[in-house]
Amino acid sequence: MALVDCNNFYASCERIFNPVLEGQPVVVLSNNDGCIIARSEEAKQLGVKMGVPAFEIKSLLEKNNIAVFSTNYELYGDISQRVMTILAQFSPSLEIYSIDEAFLDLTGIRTDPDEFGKKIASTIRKWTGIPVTIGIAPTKTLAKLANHIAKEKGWWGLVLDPSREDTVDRWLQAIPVEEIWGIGPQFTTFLNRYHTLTACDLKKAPEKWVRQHLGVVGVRTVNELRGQPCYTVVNVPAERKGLCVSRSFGKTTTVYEELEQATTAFVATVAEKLRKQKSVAQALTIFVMTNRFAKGPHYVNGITVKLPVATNSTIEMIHHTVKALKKIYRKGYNYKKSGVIATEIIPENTLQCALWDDVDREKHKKITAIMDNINARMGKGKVKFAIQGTQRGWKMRQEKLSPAYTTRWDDLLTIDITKEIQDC
DNA sequence: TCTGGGGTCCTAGGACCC
DNA sequence: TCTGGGGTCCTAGGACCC
Repeated sequence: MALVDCNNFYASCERIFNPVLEGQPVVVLSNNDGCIIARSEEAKQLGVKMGVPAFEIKSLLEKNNIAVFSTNYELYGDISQRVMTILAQFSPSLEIYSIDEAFLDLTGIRTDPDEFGKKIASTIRKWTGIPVTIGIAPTKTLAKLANHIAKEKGWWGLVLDPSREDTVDRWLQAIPVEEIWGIGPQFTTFLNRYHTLTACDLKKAPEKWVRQHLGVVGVRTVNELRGQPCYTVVNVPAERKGLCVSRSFGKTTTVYEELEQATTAFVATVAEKLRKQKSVAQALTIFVMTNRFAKGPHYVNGITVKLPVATNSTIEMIHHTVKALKKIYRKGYNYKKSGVIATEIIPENTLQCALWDDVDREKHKKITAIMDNINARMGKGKVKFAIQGTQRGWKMRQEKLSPAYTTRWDDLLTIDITKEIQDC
C-alpha cells in the first residue's frame, strides 16, 4: 500500500506557472479570501498557521512579503487530474482519496518499494511540476504515518517494513496520537487523559478499552497500526450520498431577491453536477444563515423537500428551491450564507414515473442538455436562468486570483520573447 | 470591514412492527 | 400486584477526513 500526497498542493500549483515563487513563501486563501488553507514550506517556517483568518495575520503576511493567492479551484482541479492520470500508470488499483492524495495498491508489483516510490515521485515532479511525498506500508493508516514522517524529514518518502517491527515501533513512538489518521481532537484529549500519547501507545492499547471508548472505528485504527489491514484500496468511487453546494457571500444581504439569486445559482450547480454523473435526487435541502461570528441577531434555518419525482432538472429544482426559500426567509436578518443539498441520489436510469406528473421531462432534458453543452464550451455560467440574476452582488471576494492557466483559452500563459530575439 | 466548503461513517434513541 | 422478546427503519448528532 502506498499513499502519494502532493506537498502543499495549492501553493505548489500556484508555483508551476510562476517559477519566481520557488523558494519564496506562498499561501492560498479559502473562499472569500477568508482563511489560510495552504502554505508553502517557507510560509510554515514563518509561523503562518493553517486555518487562521487572513485579516488576523495581515501584518505577518506583509512584513515577510508572503505571496498571497485567492483559491483557484479550477486550476487545482485540473492539475490534480493530471497527477492522478500519471499515478494510474503505476498501479492498476488506484484510489483517489482527495484532490491531492491517492492510495495505490502495490500487490503484485515486483519492483523494490524504495525504487518504485522514488520513480513515482520523480515522474510526477517532472511531468507536472508538483512535488509529492510517498508513504509505503502494509496498511493505509501506516502508509499515512510513513508519509507524515517523510514529510517532516523532507524525504521523498518512507517505506515501513512490517518484518522489522522494532524499527516500526521506534517510528511510532515518535508520533503523537493526534497525527494518526482517524484520531481527531476529541479522541486525542481522551487518549492523553489516559496517558496514551504516542502511536505506539495506542497500538498497544487493549482492544476492549478501545472498543468501549473509541468505537469500532477506533478498533480498526488500532488494528491498522498493528499491520492488519481494515481498509482496502477502493478503485471505483462509491455513489455520492449527498451533493452540497453552498457559499458564504462576499457581503451580507437582507434582500430576499439577492438571497434567491445566490441560492438558485447554487441549485443550478447541484443539478449540473447530478447530470454530469448521470444521477437524480429524490430530496433537496435548502438552508440559509446569518454570519455566526457577527454580533446581532442570528438566524439559521433549512427545509428538506421530497421531490415528487427524482430529478436533475435545473428548472424543476429551482422551482422547489424558490418555494422553500420563501418559507424560511425572514425579513430583517443579515444573510451571510446559503446552500442546497441534494440527497437520496440514485442513478438516472432507475427513474420511476409518478402517477400525476405534469412536468414535461423530455423538454427539460433537451433544454438542460443544450445549456450544459454551451457552458462546457464557452465557460461556466455563460447561459443561466433569469432568476439567478446578473448582478451577483453576493459573489465571493477573490482579489488575488491567479489565471486558470490550463483550462481557459483566455488565461493561457503568454511569453514575450521579443526582447530575447532582439538580444540575439 | 474581513472568519471555507464538501464529504464519510457510526451510534443512540424513538417509532413502529409482530 | 403482575406487563416479553425480538426485530426494522429513520433521524439527529457526533466524530472524523481533506
